[in-house]
Amino acid sequence: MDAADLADLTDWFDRTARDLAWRKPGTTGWGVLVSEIMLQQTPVARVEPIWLEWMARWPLPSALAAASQGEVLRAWGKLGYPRRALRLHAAATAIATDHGDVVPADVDTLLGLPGIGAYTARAVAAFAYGQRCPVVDTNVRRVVARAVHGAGDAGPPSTTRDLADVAKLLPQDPATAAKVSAALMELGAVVCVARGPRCADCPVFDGCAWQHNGRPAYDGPAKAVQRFAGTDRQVRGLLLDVLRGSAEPASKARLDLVWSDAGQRDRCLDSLLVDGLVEQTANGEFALPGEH
DNA sequence: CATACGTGGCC
DNA sequence: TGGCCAAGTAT
Repeated sequence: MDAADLADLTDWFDRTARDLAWRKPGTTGWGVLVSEIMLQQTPVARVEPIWLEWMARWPLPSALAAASQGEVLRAWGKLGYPRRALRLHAAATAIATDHGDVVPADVDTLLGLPGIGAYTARAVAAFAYGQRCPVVDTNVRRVVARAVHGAGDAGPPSTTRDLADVAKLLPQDPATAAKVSAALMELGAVVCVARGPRCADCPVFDGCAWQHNGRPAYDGPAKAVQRFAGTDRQVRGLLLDVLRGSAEPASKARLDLVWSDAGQRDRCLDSLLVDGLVEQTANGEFALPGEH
């Protein structure tokens, strides 16, 4: 991939980029941050309606900060990984209190906020503030593995190495670099996908090292597959779903209905309490936090 | 560095 | 059906 390939890539992005809600002109840093947190491990189609609700309801960090944790968890709905919602609420509180209600533009400052890691900090810096910084998510890692390294897929992640790989690709001009970052992600999301890549539609087909190598299969270590059925994650999800769906606190007996294994059930309820996703009321019932 | 952490769609 | 995958982070 050379400079000409990247020019083809950004031309393609200008022509075909999906019309996602958070890409509309005028989206604030707050809007970008909320979208990035919601998109962590979560498909675009599920995020878009929730993001629109949140922007209408909480257009500023201070507005979200003023809501209770329970309200926020209810509005998060079934996006998954609800600790993200709690961390976003905490981040909003810090932004409102310490940063004048404006999402910081500095990567290191962003990294200090809860729920914001190596990917999200740079995504906000690039997409909200037009900075030149490498944005590395699973899509970009796959695109680089193929187009640059000629492999079938990315190996195990290494933040340092992955950031350096992408930094080498970015042009000097910040606005152009930010567009390249967005285009690399878009390419991985819609063309250079994990299964069944649509190489015939690829704007960097000619410069792709994977093509030049004869499209070898991925030969790295097997990726760890996250099991779900029967895990604590499933049980925690079932418990939380009861509380999200109830305006009133739920009794222990009510929660006991969601899972037959009492040991696992109690362990999960306890872990939810520890995580601050559930609170116990004065009379021993259970509820979302901050509502009773 | 490996693992826990939700949820749902697709083949 | 069940594995695989989806804009990761914290520990």
